[in-house]
Amino acid sequence: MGDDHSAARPLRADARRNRERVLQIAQEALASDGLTISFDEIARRAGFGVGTVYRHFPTKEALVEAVLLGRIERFVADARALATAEDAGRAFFGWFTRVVEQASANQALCDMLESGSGMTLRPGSTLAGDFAAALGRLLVRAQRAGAVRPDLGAQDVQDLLRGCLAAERRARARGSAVRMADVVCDGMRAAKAS
Amino acid sequence: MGDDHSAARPLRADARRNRERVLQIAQEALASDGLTISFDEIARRAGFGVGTVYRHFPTKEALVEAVLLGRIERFVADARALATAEDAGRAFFGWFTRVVEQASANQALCDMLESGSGMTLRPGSTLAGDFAAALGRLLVRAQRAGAVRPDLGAQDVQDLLRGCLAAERRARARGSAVRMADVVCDGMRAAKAS
DNA sequence: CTAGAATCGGAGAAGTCTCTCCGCTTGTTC
DNA sequence: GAACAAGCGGAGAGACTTCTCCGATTCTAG
Repeated sequence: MGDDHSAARPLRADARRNRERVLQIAQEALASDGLTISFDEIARRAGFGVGTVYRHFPTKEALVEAVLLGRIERFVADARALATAEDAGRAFFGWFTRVVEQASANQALCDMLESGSGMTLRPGSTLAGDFAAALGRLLVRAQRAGAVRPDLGAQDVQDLLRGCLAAERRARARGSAVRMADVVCDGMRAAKAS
Repeated sequence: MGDDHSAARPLRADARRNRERVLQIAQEALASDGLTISFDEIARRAGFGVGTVYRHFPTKEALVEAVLLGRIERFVADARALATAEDAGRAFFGWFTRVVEQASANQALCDMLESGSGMTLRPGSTLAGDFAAALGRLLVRAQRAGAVRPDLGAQDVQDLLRGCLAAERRARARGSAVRMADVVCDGMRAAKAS
């Protein structure tokens, strides 16, 4: 997807090494500084000229995608694995909490899931859809099991997720996202007089 | 505060009119487009040159402050009025919901309370502190009354508030902030096995 | 009606940012 | 180890920002 070199022309050895290094540094830079970090700054930290980095990743978006796609894929896989768990409520809440927990350690991931910084997964990407679908399945099962308020939609849950992550972006106290997830999970539980 | 013309030199009539108009247009522009709208764009919409707008408001921040301060003040006043309400829980949840409701109609207010766009109330401003203090008082009373989980701090509640507003920024479905507030309030309520 | 001061307008300075271009360097191949 | 394609570097183009400057305009006082 982000890779436009077919198997035909294998990268030159040094180029391959450099690409790896850029990816590595970009991952660290994005995790700590979020999506607003500039392309030039990433190149500088990696010790390359901007031109070099652009050679490997045609746009900033492509670089970000290369770095973050894997992480999001893992969330989707996690959700799929839980799709047949016995305790649907436990599966749903556990997944939700885990996503918040892991995403909150990565600024750029927060930014992207939270979508506040103007940069998003390309709508064309199936991944955004996969994520929503996986979440939806988990949610519906949990609702059928009576563990989650029935008036919540998948979109609502995504918004709630975003909300938890938004707290972390402010970077105030590390871990505030996780505490928020606890409150939010409680709120999503079924029953209790309003 | 944002007003540097003392009573000594009253504004010329046309200037006063223009200032009013800028404020009016800026209010509309900020409400619909959020904090990221450019200063030039606001001037353009108001039908003035940028220089003119800068004459009235020395920085973009000053303009934003002039527009939004009043709104936030109202929240603080609302909270103060509720400080002695009989039902502390009802007061707290009502206030929380009302803030989300009203703020969610104004993009710039969401941005500012949510603090995601890099622009904040100047730390020097007493208003940020007033807001936090008023919220804190409401919270503590509600907790004493046993209506709110005791493990929540004022900062947590602010984060939760921010989270609700963050959903609205995405502008997906109008009103998602309010629905989130409902879930979140439920989560903040005391008791219920975890 | 006519100074004279207050106000206006908008080009442009200075700072971001993303991304392009092309001469120079380096790896690979025979 | 020479030839040549592949890769590198970074100046700078172009598109934004926020904010400044000062000549042209408009209001108001006498």
